[in-house]
Amino acid sequence: MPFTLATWNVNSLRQRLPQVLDWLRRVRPDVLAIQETKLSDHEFPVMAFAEIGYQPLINGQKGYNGVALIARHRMSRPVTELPGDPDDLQRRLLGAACGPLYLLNLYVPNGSEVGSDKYRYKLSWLERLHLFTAELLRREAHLVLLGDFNIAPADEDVHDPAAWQGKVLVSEPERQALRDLLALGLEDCFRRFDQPPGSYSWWDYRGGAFERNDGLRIDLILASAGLAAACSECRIDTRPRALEGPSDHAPVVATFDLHS
DNA sequence: ATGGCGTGCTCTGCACGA
Repeated sequence: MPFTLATWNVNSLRQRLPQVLDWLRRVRPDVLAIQETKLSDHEFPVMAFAEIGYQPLINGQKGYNGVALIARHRMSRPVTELPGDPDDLQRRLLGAACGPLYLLNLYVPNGSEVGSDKYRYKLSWLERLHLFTAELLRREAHLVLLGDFNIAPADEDVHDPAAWQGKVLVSEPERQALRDLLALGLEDCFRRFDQPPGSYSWWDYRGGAFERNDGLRIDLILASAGLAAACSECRIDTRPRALEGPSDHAPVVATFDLHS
């Protein structure tokens, strides 16, 4: 029975709600992980999703960050922070069991500039994620990490690798942190399949970057080894990025053919 | 080198994003 997962950084759910609802009605994934809702929990449009058959699990924050899992199935065992997170918690993570899977929806810190305080915060956040992922892999049979990783895994995920070399989202310490995470036993579902060159999930709003396909692939779906083998498709849906008033990210969708 | 675009708050400029 196919199980479809998607991730989308919506860059304000307040601004994007009609587009997100339209997309869910068309694509009907089992779960959509969204990032950058920029909404407090009490502002979240629960009813709008319920009306189209989806139940949200939310971890919100006023103005910045904020993540949610929108699912057609019951979710359980929620997790809203990483062990060791500072007290002034940024709402960047939401885990839950959903059907046969345990999902971890991530909005990895951007990092601002290599060498900045925010960059160091990004690397320390990735270290905490690494430790927590190792723990989850020990107890969950089928684990998926999905979301806005704010790291382009390799040069093929970057429209102009020479211009981006050493910059935030591409720098070696960030890529090494991602490789270390994968080495725990996760696979980048998108790269299990032949993909068109120039496949990206984010394009700057400025300078007609989307029209020129000047983008980065920073939105990822990582599956534990046994589960990745059941992944039958993974693609980036660029259509919403072409709409009027889009998010700067496109949704990424993966389908798993699970037995039993 | 800068700003370019979009969003939300401190709200008519600023911080932040990628």
